Amino acid sequence: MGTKKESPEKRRNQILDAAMDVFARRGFHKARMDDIVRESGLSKGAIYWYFKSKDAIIAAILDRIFSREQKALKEALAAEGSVAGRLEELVRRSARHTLSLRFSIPLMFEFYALAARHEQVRAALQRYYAAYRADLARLVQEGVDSGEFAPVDADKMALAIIAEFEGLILLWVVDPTKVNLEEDALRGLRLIIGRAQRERATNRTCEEDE
Amino acid sequence: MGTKKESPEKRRNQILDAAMDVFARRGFHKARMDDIVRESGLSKGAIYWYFKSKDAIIAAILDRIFSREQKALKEALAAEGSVAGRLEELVRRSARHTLSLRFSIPLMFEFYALAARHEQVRAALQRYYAAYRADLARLVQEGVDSGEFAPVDADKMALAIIAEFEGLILLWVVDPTKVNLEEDALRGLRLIIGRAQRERATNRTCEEDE
Amino acid sequence: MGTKKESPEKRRNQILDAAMDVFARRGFHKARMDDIVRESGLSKGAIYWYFKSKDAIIAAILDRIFSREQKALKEALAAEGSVAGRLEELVRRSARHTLSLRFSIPLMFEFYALAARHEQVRAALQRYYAAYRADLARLVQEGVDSGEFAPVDADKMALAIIAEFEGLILLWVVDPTKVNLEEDALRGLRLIIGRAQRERATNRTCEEDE
Amino acid sequence: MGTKKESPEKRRNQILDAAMDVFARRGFHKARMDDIVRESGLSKGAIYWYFKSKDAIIAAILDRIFSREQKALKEALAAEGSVAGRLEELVRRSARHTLSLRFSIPLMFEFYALAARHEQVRAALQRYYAAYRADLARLVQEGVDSGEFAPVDADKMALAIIAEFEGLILLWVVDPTKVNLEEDALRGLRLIIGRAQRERATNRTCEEDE
DNA sequence: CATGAATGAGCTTTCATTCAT
DNA sequence: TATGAATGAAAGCTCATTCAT
Repeated sequence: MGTKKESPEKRRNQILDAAMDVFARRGFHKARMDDIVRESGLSKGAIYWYFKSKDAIIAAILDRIFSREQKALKEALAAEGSVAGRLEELVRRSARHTLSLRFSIPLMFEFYALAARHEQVRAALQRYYAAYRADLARLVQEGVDSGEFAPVDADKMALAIIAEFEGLILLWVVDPTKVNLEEDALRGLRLIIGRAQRERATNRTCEEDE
Repeated sequence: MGTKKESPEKRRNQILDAAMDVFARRGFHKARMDDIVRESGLSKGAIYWYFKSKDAIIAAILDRIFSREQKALKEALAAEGSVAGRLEELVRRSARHTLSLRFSIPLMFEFYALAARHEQVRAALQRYYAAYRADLARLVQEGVDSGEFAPVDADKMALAIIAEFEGLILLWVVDPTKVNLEEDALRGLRLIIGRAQRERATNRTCEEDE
Repeated sequence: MGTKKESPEKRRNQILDAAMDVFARRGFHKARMDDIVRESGLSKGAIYWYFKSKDAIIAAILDRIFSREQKALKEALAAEGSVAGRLEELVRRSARHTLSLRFSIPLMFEFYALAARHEQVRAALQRYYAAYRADLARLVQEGVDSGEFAPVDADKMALAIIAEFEGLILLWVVDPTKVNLEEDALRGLRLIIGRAQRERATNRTCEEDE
Repeated sequence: MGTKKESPEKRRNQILDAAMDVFARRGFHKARMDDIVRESGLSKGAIYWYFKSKDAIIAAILDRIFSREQKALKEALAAEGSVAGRLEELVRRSARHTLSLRFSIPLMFEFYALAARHEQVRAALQRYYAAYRADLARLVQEGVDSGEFAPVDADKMALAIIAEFEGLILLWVVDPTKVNLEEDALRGLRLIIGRAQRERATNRTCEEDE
């Protein structure tokens, strides 16, 4: 009705776009397949042609969110400059990225809740955070090796950095007026890595401005 | 069916205990009232005598979790000793408390997800975190005033501490094998307040003013 | 709670008064026993002490309505004067009585609907209308015997008179703005008995005033 | 279950037929959707595909009854002959029509009872009777204009005729053994219009003006 | 007599999924 | 490929009735 003969990939994306919208608006459970049907402009049968169930759509969205997230992470880590600088850049980008996704963030919390009961979701989240933590640890280790950082446990430092950021997102979701995601995340990062930074970095560390 | 005429308070708790169990096991939406009926050992009618809807039960659980949490917080803050010591004690207690609640933590994430769409849940979470942050900020300020801490922005420091802890809980929920809640939370706290503590790093403190 | 130790009869009436109110407001089926409990100011148990079920209350109300109705009928028929005059008086009284019951009239229609499926209700209605018709037929026959009326079939005439009145009540329930119960009922009566009235009655028959 | 893909109109009728049966047998409130499901031979979902609620089905039945009734009325009024003859024909047809609907008549009383509390039902009934009365009044007026009737108030005469007929239906529903619908309705009609008819009683006509 | 907490069968409605076309 | 009518298992909630106190 309206749309005809599109590439399968386009159709899948059309459906996932609609689904993210609907899920963000109503939550996984309250969202009805009919909502997705309406929002997508396709038919019930078409949806079921491309995804075998509602759960399959949820899984596909999880994949989509994480692959986008990971791409952003890789880009930030691949940049030039000091380790501290690259961490700050990562935090800045992530904060902005999160802000731009504003409406699908609640979905993430649905996933965390789901993780407790849903093997596949849990596995996907575990893979994602393990990779994230490993990437960050590698970067911190680089700083230690180069002498930019004191000899800290890179993995533990990475964990602290990720936790701080994720925790801020949580608090921001609860009350966006009380958290300035980019600014507070940057400050959190500096608090965490501050003591590990060697003297020679003092001149570039203690400002709060962009 | 077994139980008759109990004190209203006992009955409410009987129901909420059952509900928390069921919700933790199946999630808010997949949990059926019949599950709660079965788990509580009461009848359908009895449940609805004490709570006018499933939502009302959810709200009551939110209250219950938070009032317990807040009680724990107040206790920890009221202790003796240095501010840093009290913060560490708070983190230790909270970590253990969280571990003991292991099975109801996923509920919290249901609440965060719910917050986006549910006015009352959002308001309750906002009140809780605002109080938590204010309490912590007061403690930090105490440290600043006593000279134990450098003159940092107590509110921002409180935010960073809470975010770190909540973030660790999130990562622990996703993969309990990768996070040692008590140990990692303690390390996170020390990283965050480390630079502000006077006895070690007085000469290089960065101000945290607006 | 409030009321204590009353005579059984008073209690029963207290309950029936409350029940008629509630039934008129919500209909038999939508009316809940709890509504009657609240309206009566008694307790659940008290209601069930005096009436063994909701149906028993309905039956009692049916009885009550009909015995009141029958009393009114007897009174009107026992009056003095010409038959036509007594019929007019009956119609006048009945119209006013109906108007005064305004809010319980819909109940009557619940009863008519119920009659089709409910043996006891049907029997009660049949008894009532049979008696009504017989009483009226006796009166008409009196008119025939006295020569006030031409020799009509008194029973058929009674049927026509009752039908006209009941039909007007129906139309008045549907739209009270379109029917003036007293006036239209009087006119209906006169139309029906008009042709049967003998010459000597012409001087008192054709006016429309009270 | 059995039937697949039928025209929407057929399906709606299939459902309404089943619903009328069930409602007549059990009354609006005692009738369960499952009864309609069973009676219709369709599935629960199919019923709700065509009607969004039980109330919607009730409303549709009201419409159906009235549109059939109105059609019958128009036909009778459109016939040839004297006004009295056409009125008699109308009564005869209506009586037979009512008899043929024997089992759905109780439904009508449910509607009258419902009218008191249900705005839409009330409005539908009001429209129906207003139209009925207007049509009948037009016919009577025709008789007055042609000189067949004395100059009576056509609207009042119409009201009396309708009331007589509806009242007889009521009494017939209560006790079918005591009312011969066709015969008694015809007699009722003649009683009411008798005095107004010119050929017999021209010399003693009473005016019916306001 | 009176109370009101407790019972549980039963109700309407929803919605993921299927499948004839 | 695509459609949307049709399916039917739940689900949340109601409420007449009971009965220990």
